[in-house]
Amino acid sequence: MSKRHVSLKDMAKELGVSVSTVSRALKNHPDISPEMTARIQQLAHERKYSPNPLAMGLLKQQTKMIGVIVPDLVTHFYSSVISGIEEIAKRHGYYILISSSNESFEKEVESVQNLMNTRVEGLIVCLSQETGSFEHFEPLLKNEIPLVFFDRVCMTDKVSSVVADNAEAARSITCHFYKNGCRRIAYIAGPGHLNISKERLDGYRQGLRDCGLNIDPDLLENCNLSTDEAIKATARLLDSGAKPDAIFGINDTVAFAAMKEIKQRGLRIPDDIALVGFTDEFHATVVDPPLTSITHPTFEMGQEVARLFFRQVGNPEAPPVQTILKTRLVVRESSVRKNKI
Amino acid sequence: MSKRHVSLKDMAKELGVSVSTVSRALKNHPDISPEMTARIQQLAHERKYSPNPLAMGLLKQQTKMIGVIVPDLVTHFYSSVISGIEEIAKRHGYYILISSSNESFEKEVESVQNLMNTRVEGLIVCLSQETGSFEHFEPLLKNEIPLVFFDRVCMTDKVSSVVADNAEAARSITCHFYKNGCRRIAYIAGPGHLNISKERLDGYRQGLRDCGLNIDPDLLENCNLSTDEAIKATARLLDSGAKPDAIFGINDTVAFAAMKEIKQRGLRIPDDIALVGFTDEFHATVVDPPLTSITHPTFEMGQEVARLFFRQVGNPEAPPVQTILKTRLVVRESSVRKNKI
DNA sequence: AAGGTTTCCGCAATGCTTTGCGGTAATCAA
DNA sequence: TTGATTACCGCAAAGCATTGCGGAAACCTT
Repeated sequence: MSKRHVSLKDMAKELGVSVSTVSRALKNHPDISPEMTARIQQLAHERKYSPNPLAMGLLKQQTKMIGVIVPDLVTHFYSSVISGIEEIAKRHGYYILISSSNESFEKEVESVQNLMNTRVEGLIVCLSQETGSFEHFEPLLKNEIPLVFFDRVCMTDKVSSVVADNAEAARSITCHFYKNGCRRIAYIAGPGHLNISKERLDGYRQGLRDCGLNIDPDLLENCNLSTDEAIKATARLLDSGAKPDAIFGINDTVAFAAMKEIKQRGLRIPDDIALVGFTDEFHATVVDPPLTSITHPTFEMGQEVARLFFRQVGNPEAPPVQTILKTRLVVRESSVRKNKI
Repeated sequence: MSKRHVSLKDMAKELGVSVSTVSRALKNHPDISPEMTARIQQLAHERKYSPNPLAMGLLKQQTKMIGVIVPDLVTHFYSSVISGIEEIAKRHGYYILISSSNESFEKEVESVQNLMNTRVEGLIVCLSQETGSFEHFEPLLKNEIPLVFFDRVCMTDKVSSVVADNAEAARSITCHFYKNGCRRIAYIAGPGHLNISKERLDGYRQGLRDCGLNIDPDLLENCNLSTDEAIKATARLLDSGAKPDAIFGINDTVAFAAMKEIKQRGLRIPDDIALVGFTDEFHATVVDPPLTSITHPTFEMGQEVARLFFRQVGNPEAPPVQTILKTRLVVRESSVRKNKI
């Protein structure tokens, strides 16, 4: 195993000077003669010297690494957010260590621990679907280690976060349904302890009130966010006597699942059941019919959460803030009826 | 900024013993008395001691980090492969540092350099679309730094890699078209220097020969792999006098784009133009009509490339190998004609 | 009681970089 | 010629963990 990188020591020996001289020359320290500086820089360039980050990390007590925990990697939403984080991180000379919780609370806790042991400087987290308690973040708070959340958040009084305007978006969806003649608007929600689920539920209800519709518990279904569960939830909704004429899925995965089940039963979209999703996955445009959905500025969400992270790095005592990102309802065919009532 | 982690020194001071004693006690070294060992382990447990990876890295000259370079993060194919890599890496106690080239050669070169400077132990790479020269990998080869490629590969005589059975898959697609009555089978290829493009082209031609069709250059189009370019390529194909009755897109992105353009012109799929893609993105099932495509075992590809990586870590002199992963043609509506000729 | 064994534990170097402080040589002024 | 600057450069410590080797104390043996 040959030596992969030159060290200051290597170059010092080669030039017959001390390590400190080499170090100083590389930063143009005035104590070093111009000739010596030139020689050293020349050699460093030839040898492609680059300081060992391990040594620097040890010395400066900073690793220039951010831990990122997401429920999964393959969902477009998360990978897109990660892209945004990466972009800002790179700009700051930071790298990110990604860990996926696979929507499991246990794995999330484990990831927090592992990443901290790896000496990342802080964490950017999107909670797993199962996460209902938050003690695993306490050590970070106590030690003022930078921590920020996005999308699925918690402890917003203590931790900065970035979220979408979930309530307003959900409200606008409900009203959109109403304008298209729907009167029995159902909502397939996610796990109750998730802020996104609660906020969208609130918005859904507010929308019903705004439109003068009353809130019918029969039109509310729950599921975890898997396709299978979402199909079952849709089936329950269609089998019950609730007779929905519109379904709002908490996210596009749920909406796609609902679409499958609705088609399965020979019902037409949007004429029998209008359908709207949330998050605007790319394939919303290619399904049949194209899915009306809420567009999330995912990349920007990543950028923003990274910015909040670095704000925290710069000032660990900074009070927590919450950025709420505006979303947009993108109307496609799945929710637009030709014959409005 | 409070101290985030206990060091051996901290604990040594607290117990009034030397650092080496603490270190040894933690590994149950026989030189340390059982009582002392117990006390030290107890304290370490309370304080949640975990060795500083920076120090270990310096000492052992290994960082337990793998650099991963992909064309982008948001495509399902790549994030899925990354999931597979992550799984195996975690099992080995390694972390991965992800860098996306954004399909840019320049960024790829930069990523290689940056990651190496970060002292990752090696690289797992999928070439960018633009990458046609490979000098940026030479230093790795020279220093026997572990390097493996997946999907878009190069220098297969020197570097281990994992690829799909591109030629065979493309051949089977062509034959599938033929069996469904298509006789004017077009192929929209990608950049010519990419192995996947070449191999699939070879397979396509072989398929034509196998079916007794002749090779018509008018039925071959090129594009970079963007949606826009793919739409233009499709348009050229349809505008030219080539009169294709089937289109094979080099990947699903291209196939989706083609679908858009075909529908745009009021042509029917599959009856006017049959369509097949490659890679089986999730949304192949939700488009209209559902897209026949080649299923890539993406997660397995990630696992396998990681395995090859660790093989290289264990034995830097190991001769290069190439794993060819079997794919499967998943037939859906976009290619099945009711009235076969 | 003196020499020999065990049993336990600490020193110091290694891996790499930075930086305060001390030191040497050369140059200049008186 | 001597004392004083200046200009350059090296020592060593700190950040953390590991480990070969040397050392001290306690026990036993004769």
